[in-house]
Amino acid sequence: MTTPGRDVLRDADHPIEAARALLGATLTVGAVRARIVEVEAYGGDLQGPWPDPASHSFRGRTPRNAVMFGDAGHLYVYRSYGMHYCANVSYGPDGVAGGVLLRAAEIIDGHELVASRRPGISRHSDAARGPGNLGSALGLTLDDNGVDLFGTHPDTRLGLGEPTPYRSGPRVGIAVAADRPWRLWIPGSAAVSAYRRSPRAPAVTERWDDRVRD
DNA sequence: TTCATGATAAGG
DNA sequence: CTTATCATGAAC
Repeated sequence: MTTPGRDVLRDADHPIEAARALLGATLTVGAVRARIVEVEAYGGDLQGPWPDPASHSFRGRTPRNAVMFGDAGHLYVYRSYGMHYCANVSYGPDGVAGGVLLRAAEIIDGHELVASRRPGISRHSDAARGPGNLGSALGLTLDDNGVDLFGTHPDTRLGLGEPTPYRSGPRVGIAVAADRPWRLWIPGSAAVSAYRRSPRAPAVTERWDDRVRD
């Protein structure tokens, strides 16, 4: 099936383009709706157009990463460090691996439910700040892996909006390809997580330009 | 800086 | 089967 929103992700010429489309988009999961304010683009394997050693799909298709190889606009949910659920949106055509990690969001609707899932949060902006927290706030589990965000699923949907100005910088927590500035965020949002370089990553080798873009 | 905690994938 | 490796978060 082809929907306007899905086409933007499917036809992306570069991971950054897919990431841009997701920035500022709204993700609805059940009673909770959130505005995505921070994402990270991940590429695919050596066969594809965007080889990315930091991507789960870099070593080829496996049961876990299969959704990344599928059509655009599907949720790829994985368990991180045995205790968090992190969510990606697949991009690129069917057969080509690509995914954008959703790193942070502002809660728009469903504050009460989010509060029950994230006890002890004092600031609203902390509820979905960081990819593990985002998964927790939205109540994501492995059951959500593969869900079509533009399909008939009544509860889990993605709403793409107009492109917003953004800033970019290196990705968080990865040991390889650590300096690709494929992390994008909306400047000024309190929900954007802090940058933390992996201790396993080599010393900085590149300089990136972090001016605001549009 | 440390560790909690378990799925995953690669290797024997 | 065994084991190294995490796209993390929170506490210390």
